[in-house]
Amino acid sequence: MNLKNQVEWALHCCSVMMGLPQGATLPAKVLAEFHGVPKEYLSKALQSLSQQGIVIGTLGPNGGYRLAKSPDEITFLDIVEAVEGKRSGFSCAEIRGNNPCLPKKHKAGKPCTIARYMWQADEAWRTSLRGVTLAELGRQLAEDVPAEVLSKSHEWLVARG
Amino acid sequence: MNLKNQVEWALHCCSVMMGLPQGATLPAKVLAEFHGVPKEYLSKALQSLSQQGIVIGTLGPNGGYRLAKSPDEITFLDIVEAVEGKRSGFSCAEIRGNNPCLPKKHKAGKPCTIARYMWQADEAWRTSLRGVTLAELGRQLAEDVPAEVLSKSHEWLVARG
DNA sequence: TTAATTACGGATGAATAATATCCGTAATTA
DNA sequence: TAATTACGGATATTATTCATCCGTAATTAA
Ligand code: SF4
Ligand code: SF4
Repeated sequence: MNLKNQVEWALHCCSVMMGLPQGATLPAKVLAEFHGVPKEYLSKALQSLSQQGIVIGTLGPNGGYRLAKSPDEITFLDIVEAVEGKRSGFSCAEIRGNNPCLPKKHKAGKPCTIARYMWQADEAWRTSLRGVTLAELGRQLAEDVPAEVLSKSHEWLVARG
Repeated sequence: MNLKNQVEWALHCCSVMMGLPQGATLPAKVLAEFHGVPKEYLSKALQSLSQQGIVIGTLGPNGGYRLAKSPDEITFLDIVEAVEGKRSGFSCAEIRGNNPCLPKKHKAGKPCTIARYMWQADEAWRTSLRGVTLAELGRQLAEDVPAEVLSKSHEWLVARG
C-alpha cells in the first residue's frame, strides 16, 4: 500500500514551477537534475500532469513545462490523482458472492457494507488532499525553508529554464 | 496504491466471528471455504490479527479463531493495520536533499512541508477507519443483508465450528 | 497412549505491479 | 537545416503481492 515515488516527484515539480516568472518554462531535464531523479521516468509523471491539465508542456528549444492554472486552483489531490489514478485504494473482490448460503437472486444488491466504510475512509483522504492548494504550500514553504535556499534554488532554475 | 486483498478477507472474517456463540471458534479452513479464498494464505491474515490481539487462535480439534474483544472495542483501523501495517501510504525519499543549492548544514531540518501534508491526509484516512467499530458494522449488516441470508450463514458456520 | 486436528511460522515459488530505460515521432526555434 | 523538446510506445529490471508447501507444537478425542 504505497503511493508511487512519482507522486513525491510531481509535487516537488509543481512546487518549483510555482516560482517561475510569467510564461517561463522548465524542461524535464532540468527538473530531473534539480531533484536528482531519472529524467525519462520523471517525464512520465510530467506527461500525466499535462494530460490532466495541471501543467502545459511546450515543444522545441526553450520549451518545457509550466503550470496551467493559478496555484490556488491546483490542489494536492489534483496532482496525486494525476499520477496515481482515481481508483480507491480498497478494491473489493466481491468475496461475499462466494458465500455458500447465498441465493442466486441476491446478486444485484447494492455495494457491500464493508466496502462502503472503506470507500468512506478513502474519501476522507481525498478530502484532506483537496483542502491543500499549491498556493498554501508556497506560503508554508516560505516559513519552513531558509530564504537563502529558496532564492538560490530560484536562480539556479531560472538560469536553466 | 492498493491495499492487500487480505484486508478485505480479514474484515469479512471478523464480521462473521462477531455472530459466534460465546467461546465458540471458527477454524481457518471453515472461514476460507465460506469466503472462497485459499486457506493457507488466509491463515497469514488471521495470524496477523492474532498477533495484534484482535482475535485469539486456539489449537487442537475444535480449535480455531474467535474475537479477543467486544465488537465495540474493535475498529476497522485495528483490522486494517494488523494486516496492512502502520506505515503511511506516502513514503518520502527525501529528494529535497538532492537540491544542488542546498548547504550541508541544512540536513537535520524538520520533516518536509510536502510530506507533512501527505501524512495529514493519511491521518484523516486512519481517523475515518478508527471511527467504525465491528459493532456498528454488525448493525449496518442487519439492515443491508436479508435476514434469511444472515441466519442461514450463521447456521452453516456454527455447524462447522 | 495414540492419532487426528489445529494454529503457527519459516521457506519458497508464481504472478503482478512499480521502477526505469530506450527509441522513434512531431513540433518548435535558432 | 540542425538542435531541442514533449510525447508515447515498447521493453527490461526490480520489488511487492499472492500463494503454496512443510515442519513444529499444542490440544483433544478415542
Ligand atoms: S462483502 Fe463488501 S468487501 Fe466483501 S466482497 Fe462484498 S463488496 Fe467486497
Ligand atoms: S521535501 Fe518532503 S516530500 Fe520532498 S523529499 Fe523532502 S521530505 Fe520528501
